[in-house]
Amino acid sequence: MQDESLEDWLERVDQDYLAHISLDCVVFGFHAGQLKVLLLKMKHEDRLALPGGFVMKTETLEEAAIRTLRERTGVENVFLQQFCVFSEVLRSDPATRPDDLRRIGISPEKASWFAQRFISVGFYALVEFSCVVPRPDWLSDTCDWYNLDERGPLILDHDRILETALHTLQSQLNHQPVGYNLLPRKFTLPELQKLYEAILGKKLDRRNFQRKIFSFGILRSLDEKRTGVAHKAPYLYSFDLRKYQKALKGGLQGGW
Amino acid sequence: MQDESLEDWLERVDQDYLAHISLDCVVFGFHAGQLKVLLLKMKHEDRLALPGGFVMKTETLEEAAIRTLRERTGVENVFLQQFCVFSEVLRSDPATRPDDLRRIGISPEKASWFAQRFISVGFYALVEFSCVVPRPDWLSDTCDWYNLDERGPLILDHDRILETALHTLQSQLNHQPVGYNLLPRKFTLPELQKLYEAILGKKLDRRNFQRKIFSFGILRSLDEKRTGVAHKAPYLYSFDLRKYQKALKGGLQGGW
DNA sequence: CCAAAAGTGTTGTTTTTACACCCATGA
DNA sequence: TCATGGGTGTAAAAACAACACTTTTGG
Repeated sequence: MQDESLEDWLERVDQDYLAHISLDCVVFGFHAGQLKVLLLKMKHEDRLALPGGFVMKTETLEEAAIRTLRERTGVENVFLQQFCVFSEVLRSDPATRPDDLRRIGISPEKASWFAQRFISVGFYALVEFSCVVPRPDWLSDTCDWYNLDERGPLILDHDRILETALHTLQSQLNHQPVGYNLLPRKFTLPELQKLYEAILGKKLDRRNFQRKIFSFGILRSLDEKRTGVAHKAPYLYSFDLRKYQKALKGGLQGGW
Repeated sequence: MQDESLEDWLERVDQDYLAHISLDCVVFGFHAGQLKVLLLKMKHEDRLALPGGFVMKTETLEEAAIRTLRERTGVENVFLQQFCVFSEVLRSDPATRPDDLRRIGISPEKASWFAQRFISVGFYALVEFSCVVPRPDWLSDTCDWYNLDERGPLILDHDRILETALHTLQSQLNHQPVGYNLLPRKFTLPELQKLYEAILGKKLDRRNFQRKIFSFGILRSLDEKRTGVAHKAPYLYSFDLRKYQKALKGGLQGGW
């Protein structure tokens, strides 16, 4: 570029520089003490995939990610955060994808569109498990929740994207409204603690956890107990969203 | 997309979905107690710009960013970190850019290439100030260091990109080898402290700072003093890179 | 009645903060 | 010699880590 004129450079820019953009979403949920992730199984493909899509000219990446999740998984109203761009030159799997598409009746030249180079922006999404009715789109066989540690292998570099999302989630636990978005409106402290333990991958001391959470002043105590469960009935809480967001501005203090 | 066949979708994907990728680099340096940023002044444009470029088909974004910095600013061997993707639909300034290009002799149709929609990946770079000999490329008039708080207005959304980079740098101070990449090999503790203060935008207590930095065990004491300065000669240190990197894995502990 | 989970406080240890004096150097 | 910045320690306060018994409930 140094010794070349701008005109010359513009001649070849479209051919040398073009890359397409895609996005992939790691949708986290929490149920029964387990951190879950929403994965698609594509027709004629054994491995699972993250829900992903493309950006239209008229929308931002964030808007595209929201639209993608609505269209491909039936999920609405998600908390979304971009976390990394994946731009390895050989991300795609030209050996498999066009074949699969041809099998479901796409012409070879159309199928080859998918084998182009895509640079993908990774998003993680936090959704309340019980609000989701997974609904696969026409490209996918199934759309289901998987335990993080019981998923099968994923296509392309989706394993890496998922791992990166999890690390990001761990590191942002004190800076994003993680509890608010993953738990139902009313929840118990042991549930909140199990969520933290699931994300961090380690056990926490019950009393220290409660003291610390209370010290943030982000919980509203509800004078209700969870009924119908075995053993002693735990109290219910909900987040005080105003205070939660104010507390997050400076980051919740201290380590886990 | 829900009610459309894959074939139909592929028909219109290139026209509705295409977006180009660019990248912009916020190059930080540190000199005379000030955090600096490297900015370009373009021909026929009063405002300043971040050095930016495009990705070739054969390289990752990180490789493209390294190449861009070498070509446009003469900077080699930088520490780079992607931090955010900027995908506002109206990032570009179609009113100004094509005009400017026409003024420097580019034909209108070529000039319009720059007015397309670009989604830009932001990188921040950390370089040792004294290693940089800014060298503007053929698109730029000047390439110089500016104090963070004394820069003029920037083109496009580059002000926002710069702000975001600074916030990211602040939040990653305990997780990236910031001191190692911004300071010369040998440095004094007061210099390191001024770097932290410049990044965080606040004063730190001298004794507490030293105790904490020492507690990380990442410094190697050099049995040398800085000579030729007024006042008492401070000791020189350098980073023990092995220990620094090991300490960064878990994040340096504690707040500033 | 018993097994299993939930509620609750205290203590010792570590970390953080705040703060003041002497020393070396170049001007 | 003096003005300026660099080196150094201590004490009080806050945060953290470790730990055990009692209560409630469904089975």
